[in-house]
Amino acid sequence: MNQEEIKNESKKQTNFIRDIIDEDLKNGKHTKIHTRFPPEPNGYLHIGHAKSICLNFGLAIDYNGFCNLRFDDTNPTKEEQEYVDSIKEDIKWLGFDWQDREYYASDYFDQLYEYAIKLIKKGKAYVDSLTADQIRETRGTPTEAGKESPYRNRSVEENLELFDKMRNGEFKEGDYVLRAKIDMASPNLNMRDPVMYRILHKSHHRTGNKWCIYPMYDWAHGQSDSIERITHSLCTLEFENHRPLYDWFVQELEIYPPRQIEFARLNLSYTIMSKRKLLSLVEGKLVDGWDDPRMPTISGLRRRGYTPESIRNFSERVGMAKRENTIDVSLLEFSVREDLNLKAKRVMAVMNPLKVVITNYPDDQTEDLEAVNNPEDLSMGTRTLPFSKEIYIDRDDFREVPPPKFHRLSPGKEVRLRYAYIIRCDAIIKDNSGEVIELRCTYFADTKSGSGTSSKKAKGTIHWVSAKHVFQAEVRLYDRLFSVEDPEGEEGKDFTEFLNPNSLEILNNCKLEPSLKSALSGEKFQFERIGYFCVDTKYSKENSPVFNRIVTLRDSWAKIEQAGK
RNA sequence: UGUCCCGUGGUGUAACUGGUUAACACGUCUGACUCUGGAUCAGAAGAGUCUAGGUUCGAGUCCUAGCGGGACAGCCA
Repeated sequence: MNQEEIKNESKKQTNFIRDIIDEDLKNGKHTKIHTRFPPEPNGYLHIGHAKSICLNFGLAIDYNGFCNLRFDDTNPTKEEQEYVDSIKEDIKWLGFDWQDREYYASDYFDQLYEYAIKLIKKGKAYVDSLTADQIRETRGTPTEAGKESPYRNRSVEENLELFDKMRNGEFKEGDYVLRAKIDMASPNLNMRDPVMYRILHKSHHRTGNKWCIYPMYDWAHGQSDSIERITHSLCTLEFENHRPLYDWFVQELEIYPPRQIEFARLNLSYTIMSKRKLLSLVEGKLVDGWDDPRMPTISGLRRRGYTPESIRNFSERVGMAKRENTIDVSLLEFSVREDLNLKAKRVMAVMNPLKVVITNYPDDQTEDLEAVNNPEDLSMGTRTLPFSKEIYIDRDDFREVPPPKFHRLSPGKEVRLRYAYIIRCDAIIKDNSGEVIELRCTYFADTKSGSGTSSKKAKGTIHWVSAKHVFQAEVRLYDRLFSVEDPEGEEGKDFTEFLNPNSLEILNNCKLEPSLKSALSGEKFQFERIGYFCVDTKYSKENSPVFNRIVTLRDSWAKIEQAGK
């Protein structure tokens, strides 16, 4: 997928950010736009980041501008190379290309240091000797002004000297910080002399031991955007209150002013989006790593079987605005189904097998039946399906006592076997405990699919697999990770209390059609009448694929049955 | 009782920038079709735009006040 294809793929919906860009282009403020995606490499990207990635890269593509990838790596205590690698992989997989514009906030540490000196010389920054606790205590509260630090009015010379010593490693962590000198009485807490640099005797994943003072995000971010000549700095709502600070820095430094525009982050029902909480699921082994197919991470969705196209379409559909929102997961699910419906090869697979013996079918006969690979796209061709006297059907497709409107198999009733014949259930065989273990049926030879030799109709069609040609495999049925819509919403309760105990069901006795033997890692299928599945990239072995359920098919019978209860 | 932001069907986003009976998508519900109870097609229900005033010939769009929700008191980002 190249960037041009992405540009053409969807009817981009208008939104307030596009309105601003259109205006800036129209009135000549800019002739080209430049955005950036600025992740912190302290965790894996999730679907919420996907929204931001699609926004920033999508805008650049649409307006023939540029989008940088910039890692905000200002805190060496949390950041790791593993995360930068995963982030790059995920963005690429989503279909976006930052070309040679891979930047790091740490690339600007020298420049930032010079900027800091400039502010000190202007009397707009000072070295403070207060402890972290003292700084907190003197910051004030939202309703009362803070107090000025007793060290606030050190001379420029003294500040320069102390700052130099900070940089040279002459002090312990916490002894000194560099603060902007703004206004301790500002109604905006961010303007109450924010910390610009702190001492951290930590090695950085890129700069090694070169620095022992590290810039705070608020001090680094705006200037990084400025250095990169970002025209539109798009970020989430929580940075709205920080904008006056970023503008202040840029103005005092007299450097290029990017325009920051805030938008509402994505929230998804039945999902958590907090990186910290996702990390705790991983570290607590509550899930199978960052790429567990139930995780809302991009790597999890990828392993689950989601396609980049479906995620891009989803990101477009959720819209862009400033109000808080919670998108229904069903929209995400709709997006994959929509994509896979057109692309996924249909196959037959039995999840919970029930043996059926067709009593009037010749013992040793095997027929090769032709099956369409995708009725939505005939160019995907056909394949051969072996049929014989003994087959498996899904237990769900048989009821000894059929409820009303049940169109499947039950004693004395008939159903069509997909691509094969209509059969009638004559007898049931049970084991000692009374469980049905086998069905005896007769088939109607003149009802073969496509033959047109019979006018016999069956109300339902079910899938099946020939017993002696079966290919046995493990199938993992994934469901939503949480059983409540808003796992973080409940006051005083930990989100892990709402983990869905049935979010993973492993089926070891699934009977699949033989063509699946050659399924490739990551390949996606529609198991007819059941759902979309993909070959797990982690647990599959040569000739022994493990299938993940991506999403079920829409199931109107389930609704009827549900309504009847 | 500070500053900033937000308030349109169940959910999300629109509304030519002040101009018909507020549109689209998901979801829901009908019906048609069907060898996937899938897909598809046709249709329906569901908001009078948080409230109250005001400006205007005309307000979801502008103004004022109120109400409701959110963000901010890390040497995190």
